Amino acid sequence: MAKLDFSPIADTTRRAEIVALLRRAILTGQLEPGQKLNELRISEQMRVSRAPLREAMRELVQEGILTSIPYAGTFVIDVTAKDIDDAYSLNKVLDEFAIERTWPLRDQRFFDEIDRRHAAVKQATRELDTTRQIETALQLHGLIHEWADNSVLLETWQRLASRLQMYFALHQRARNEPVPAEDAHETYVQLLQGSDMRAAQRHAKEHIDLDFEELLAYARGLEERGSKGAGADRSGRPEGG
Amino acid sequence: MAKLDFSPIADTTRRAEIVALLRRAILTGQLEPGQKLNELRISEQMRVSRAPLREAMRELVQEGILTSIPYAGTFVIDVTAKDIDDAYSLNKVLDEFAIERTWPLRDQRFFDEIDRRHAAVKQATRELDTTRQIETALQLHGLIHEWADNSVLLETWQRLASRLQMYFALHQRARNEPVPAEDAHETYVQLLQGSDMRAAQRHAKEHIDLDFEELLAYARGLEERGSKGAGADRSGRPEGG
DNA sequence: CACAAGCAGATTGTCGACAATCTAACAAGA
DNA sequence: TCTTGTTAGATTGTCGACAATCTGCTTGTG
Repeated sequence: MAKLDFSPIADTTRRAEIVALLRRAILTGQLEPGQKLNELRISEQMRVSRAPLREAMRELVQEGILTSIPYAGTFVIDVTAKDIDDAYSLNKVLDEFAIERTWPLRDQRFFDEIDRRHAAVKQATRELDTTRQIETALQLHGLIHEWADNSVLLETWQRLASRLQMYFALHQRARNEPVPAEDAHETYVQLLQGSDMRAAQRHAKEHIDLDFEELLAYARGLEERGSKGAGADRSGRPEGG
Repeated sequence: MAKLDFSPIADTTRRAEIVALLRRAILTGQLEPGQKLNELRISEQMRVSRAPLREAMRELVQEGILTSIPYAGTFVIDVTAKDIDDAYSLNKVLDEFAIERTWPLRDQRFFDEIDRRHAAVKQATRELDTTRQIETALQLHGLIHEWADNSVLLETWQRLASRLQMYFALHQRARNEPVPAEDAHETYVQLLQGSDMRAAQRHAKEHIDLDFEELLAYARGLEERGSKGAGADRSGRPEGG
């Protein structure tokens, strides 16, 4: 009998679709940091009741991209330079661990998959689809976490990747400039397919540091501008759109 | 003007209380792995409607200790030996990172706090309160993650700690035997207060490996037993008024 | 006996309405 | 002017009921 890998049935609940819609809106920057999510308005726009919408929002709160204050509202998380710094420094540690665990598990399927994802990044870059470029780049980087055969690591990475996607998207929206060169990940891919694990780990750190510097610059700009109202002070209430 | 640090007002929503109740029930093992959570029954027992209960369950799903299948139900996560292995290997990495970041930030308040938490563990041990012992031990270990000044790391640790607490609780319930010696964490505490960071990191790994071996043995037993009737324990509870 | 179709009960998903709470504007008094 | 009390409006939190879906049993047929 042929071995067929059926993909899971699509989630057929409104809640799941709402989660996907909201997440996309947040991660692409359509919903800005600090912005309040009005339940009534969103539920009317989506033509659903508030119940599944609220459940979806609870999920995204736990996912770390929304924050909720009882009787006040649910808001898109604020992005500070420190948040970005924290996320990146942890990401380095996770990358190093993921490479170490993935290394002995690499096989032909791994090499094929990394090429496939790399190609996806390059295509998105050629098409100047910045949103998709960020998405595919993160999927490329996520491969080592998927391959490491550690469910907790994968889960952790996915949470982190959400934030990184948001940070990059905000960065891109802020400075509406062309994206990095097409071969930005060339060395990374080659090292992952090579035989020097330490070199791959080292490059992962350095490679990340590059984009990181740009992001930090953006974040610092954010904080200077935001110094009038919102900020580290959690009591600050962001005004709705 | 005197500088008073008011603690945040307690969450006064039913949802928050339900989350706390359910989490406690799961982490102490009162709700067993694989068990199904019947919304109607629980909502009646808690005297709340299903809406806040469902929202609470959504949070716990994202927190990783419940799992949901649309139109089928929400279940306490299953615990496999691999899950425990995964959690622990990642925990080692996080510990090493946390110690590195915490190290230069240690001050008198840190030393006081570590003593305080250590004392709490010892007291729980003396009182033979195993549940509280697990809780306090995890809080002791959590200090380096709280002190590392990295919100993403802390968040990650807290998710991990939830699972660890659940694993330990299950382990304790399975073998109803006395808890480890009172001075189990003595060396750990001393090293964190000392001056050799590498030694502290090394010990964190080894110290963890100890409990880990016991947990793995427990988990392997679980899987052998679970092979015949894994999953929902349909214990028909006597419907008391 | 094996097996597919269909029905009944239970459970989850969703809806619309009501209650609790917060915010902002305004008036009264020192 | 500043503070305090009050009120109206808007928004979030919660409830009870209905719709959609799943599960297990029964029934009929070969």
